[in-house]
Amino acid sequence: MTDELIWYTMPKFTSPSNHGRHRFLSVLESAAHSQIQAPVSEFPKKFNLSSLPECKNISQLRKLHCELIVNGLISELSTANKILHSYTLHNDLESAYALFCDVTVKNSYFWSVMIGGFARAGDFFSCCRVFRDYVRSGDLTDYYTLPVVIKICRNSMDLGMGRLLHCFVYKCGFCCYTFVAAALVDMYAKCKVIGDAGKVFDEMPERDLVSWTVMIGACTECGNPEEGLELFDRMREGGVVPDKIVMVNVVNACAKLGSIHKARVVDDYVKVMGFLLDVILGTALIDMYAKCGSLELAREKFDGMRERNVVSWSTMIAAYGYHGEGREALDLFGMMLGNGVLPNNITFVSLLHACSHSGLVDEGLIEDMNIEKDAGLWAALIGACRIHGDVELADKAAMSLLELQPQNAGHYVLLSNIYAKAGRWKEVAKVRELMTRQRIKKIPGWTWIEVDNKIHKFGVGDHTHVQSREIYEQLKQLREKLELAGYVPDTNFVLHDIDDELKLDILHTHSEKLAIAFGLTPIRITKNLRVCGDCHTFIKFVSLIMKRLLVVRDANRFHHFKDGACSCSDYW
DNA sequence: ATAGGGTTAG
Repeated sequence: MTDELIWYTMPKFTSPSNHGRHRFLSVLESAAHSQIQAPVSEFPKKFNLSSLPECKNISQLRKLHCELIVNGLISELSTANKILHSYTLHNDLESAYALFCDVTVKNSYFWSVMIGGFARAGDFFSCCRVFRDYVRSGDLTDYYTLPVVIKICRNSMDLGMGRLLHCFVYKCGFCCYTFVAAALVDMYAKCKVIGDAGKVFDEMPERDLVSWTVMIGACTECGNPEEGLELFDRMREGGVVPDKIVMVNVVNACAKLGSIHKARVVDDYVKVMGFLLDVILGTALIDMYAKCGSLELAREKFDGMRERNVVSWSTMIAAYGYHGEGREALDLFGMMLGNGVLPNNITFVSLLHACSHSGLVDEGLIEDMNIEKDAGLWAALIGACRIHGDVELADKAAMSLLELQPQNAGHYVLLSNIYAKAGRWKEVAKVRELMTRQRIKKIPGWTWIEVDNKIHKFGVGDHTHVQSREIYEQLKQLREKLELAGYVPDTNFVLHDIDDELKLDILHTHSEKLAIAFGLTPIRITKNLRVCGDCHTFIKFVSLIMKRLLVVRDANRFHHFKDGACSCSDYW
């Protein structure tokens, strides 16, 4: 294990340079000569060590540090511990590390503080290196540092290092600790390895609020928000009381799921439980309502928020954008600037999207924008090009985008769609070739439909639904009608390199079409008594106005409603 | 004394 860590972390270490260390020591020395007036004999009683972490400035700390050195007390651990901790809290890692190196006999707290300091500063490699030294030193007896190092693997999405740590943790028997296991679950989830996240979670001997929270987040993160919501119910059944952080995760699950019914339930729950609606929870709720299709409720939440930040504004602007309300998005953007809130990259991407989705191209903006042109921005621009059929600009933007993110299948699909729309079949073929050559995997497509508060999920060519036969029959009839009305299937949207017959098969059973066919299958209800005369009339009108088939089973018989008439011919 | 979970786009 130690050797593996060395191999892994060795080439990329970042640590205070020798030069920096020298400079640091000379600063200390000059401080020692000029600033310390206290007689040596009075040291260390004069220092109020307990107040050290609140030390206002670094120079004060350095002075203390210096006195330790001058008085030969650097190995006095309880003092060194406190100074080290203060250094890390003040984000002075260079001084911290210099002190750390000077202390030859370290205890586990000392190691933890140093590792935690590098972690908080986001210095992945230094953190790993010190951890490696910790493992080698044989001082590692408790598990306090493990969640920290696992967490930085999560933050840098370093699955390889994460697995290595999991292996280490497993061998040392630290897996059963809630803190360690929760960090592992979260790491696997952020790296999109839901199987392993679930495995670690299932094997936990005890689960607290945080473990549940990360697992719920993991489900959403990995595309299974429904399971996340089920976990939330299980958590409460187990007597764990939710807090607002777990609620943010639940709200996110609803947003991903797109179920307005579930959205309302969760919103009510948040109200009933009296959770304080802070910026993050409030913003999550805006996002949830917008993604569940209700701009009105999203705006209501937005208006009701006590405090808003860039993210809240961007969320609402984006919502207007993807609901096609470009004008509203622009107005809100103006209001945001008026409120003195500075936009970020994401705000601009959302705004660009909003404009391109509502034909407000003149107002959307890119060369003049004084912001970093990242992948999100290029992707938004290409999206705009698709809508306006600007192949030349799309070409240019695609070059930049594919350079930044060559593995993102969505970009290729988008580009191919633009070429297809412009009738440039050669370019379509080229994109397809590029995808094959670079082994780009398309993300599997799914469509969800909510009927009577229940969510049904479809994949391409899906036969798993209980009403599958009926759905395919419905789809066939529907297609026939559409083709009579002028619909012509366009196989250019199938990017697989296969013959046209197969392309048609795939195209015809895309998950969107299956979900819609399911949504159009007859409405079936069952009544325990005879259907009432007024309801009978009511349903006849529904079948006429809504052009739907309705099947009613009452105590006596079946009624099939179609085009305003019932199969019972009003005899029942 | 030191440890794990939260918001926006693509």
